[in-house]
Amino acid sequence: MKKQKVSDAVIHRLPRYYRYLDDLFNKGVVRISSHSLGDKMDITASQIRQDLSCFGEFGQQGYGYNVAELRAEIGHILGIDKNQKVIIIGAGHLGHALMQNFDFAAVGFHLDSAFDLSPDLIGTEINGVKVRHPSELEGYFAEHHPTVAVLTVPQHVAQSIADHLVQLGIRGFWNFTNVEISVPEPVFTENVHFVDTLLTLSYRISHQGQ
Amino acid sequence: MKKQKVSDAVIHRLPRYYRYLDDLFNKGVVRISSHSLGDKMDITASQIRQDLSCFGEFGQQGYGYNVAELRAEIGHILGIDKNQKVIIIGAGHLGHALMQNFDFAAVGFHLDSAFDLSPDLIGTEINGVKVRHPSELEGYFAEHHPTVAVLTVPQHVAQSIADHLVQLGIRGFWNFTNVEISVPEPVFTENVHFVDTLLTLSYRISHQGQ
DNA sequence: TAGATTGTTAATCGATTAACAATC
DNA sequence: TAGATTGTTAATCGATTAACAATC
Repeated sequence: MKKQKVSDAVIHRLPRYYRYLDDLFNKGVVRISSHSLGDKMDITASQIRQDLSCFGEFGQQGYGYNVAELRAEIGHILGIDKNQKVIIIGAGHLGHALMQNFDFAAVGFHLDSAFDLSPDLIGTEINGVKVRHPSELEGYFAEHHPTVAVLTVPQHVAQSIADHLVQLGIRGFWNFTNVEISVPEPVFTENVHFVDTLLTLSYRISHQGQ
Repeated sequence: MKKQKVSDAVIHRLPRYYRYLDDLFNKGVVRISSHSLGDKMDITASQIRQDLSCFGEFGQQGYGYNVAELRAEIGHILGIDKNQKVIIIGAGHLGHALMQNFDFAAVGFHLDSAFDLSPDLIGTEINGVKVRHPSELEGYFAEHHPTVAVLTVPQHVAQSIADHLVQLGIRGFWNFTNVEISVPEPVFTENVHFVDTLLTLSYRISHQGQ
């Protein structure tokens, strides 16, 4: 096992490995070689072995990888078994949709509270998740210590809310607003920029065959 | 202007350039140099100039770039002025949220119809967008020729619906399901894999300081 | 004119792929 | 045992950065 900084390229491939291994696992597949996994994922076997070697030795010569084992290992690397606590900031349409559809538990996150200013929502439960007024944030942090905040607020308030959450001790933002928020050093941000992906698609369609 | 294949890395940066230039434009900034734009975006001036050189010469020595002009050029490269037609397949929570919140017009897309199986939704309008039964798809394509389909359906039906839309002549998928759909050659897919970004965040938090 | 900044070529750096000895 | 497949080292390829002549 090589011990050096894991590149962003590798990190961004990990969830995809997990997704494919989880699928194989659910289908009851027991073992897989780097070549056949590569064929499925449309990447080289070399890349898979090189990527995995950043984290350890999970295979066996002449056999390949045990699907259940490798799935668990990558899940562990991704922190799926850490049972992090997550809160949703902004229970509008998008926040609402995530509460209704997104399976936080499947990726090891526990969601039990959302925060919103709307009097109509405060005190209600959406799919088992209680909606609270932001003034309760401080008390909530003191008691539950959430590590990740889902930012589904209007973009003009994104930065100031982020600042507040950083102060309360949040460690990561899952940012759905269309602006990039700036956070101090030990805090991470992962952006879901809808516009960017749609524009990439627009580019590809517009330049078809070029 | 170099004439060669534009790399994926460059393509994926274009929407971000557009976002920053649009912001500067709205703030009334008239000109910007590659260095100051690079400072804002946290990338090198070299990279900006190298990236832009794939598409033409948009700057002026000693001056920099005219913000309005460069914004328009990149918008054009991205196909923002093509006024593509988009349809939403699946008007559940997420499809609903997109109809209510997402400004398709701002990126040059025209949305006027969604398709869903639910009898409660068919015939209604959501934020000015009419919901139709999938049986109307064929007629709708014949009349309007939409180029992009937003896939916000349950994942187990994603592939079969995609196949159907490909057959009708769709050219791109904005895929929000958690599965990768396979499409024939001239059709493009851009995935918004929520799970992947959340897992990346989970990884970073779990490996903090390593 | 002098200073600033471009577009492009060359140098560097990093990521992907190929090759292969080790071994199940 | 023979065949298969790993983990890792070396080779290649591509992307980023640096440098600089051209010129506004």
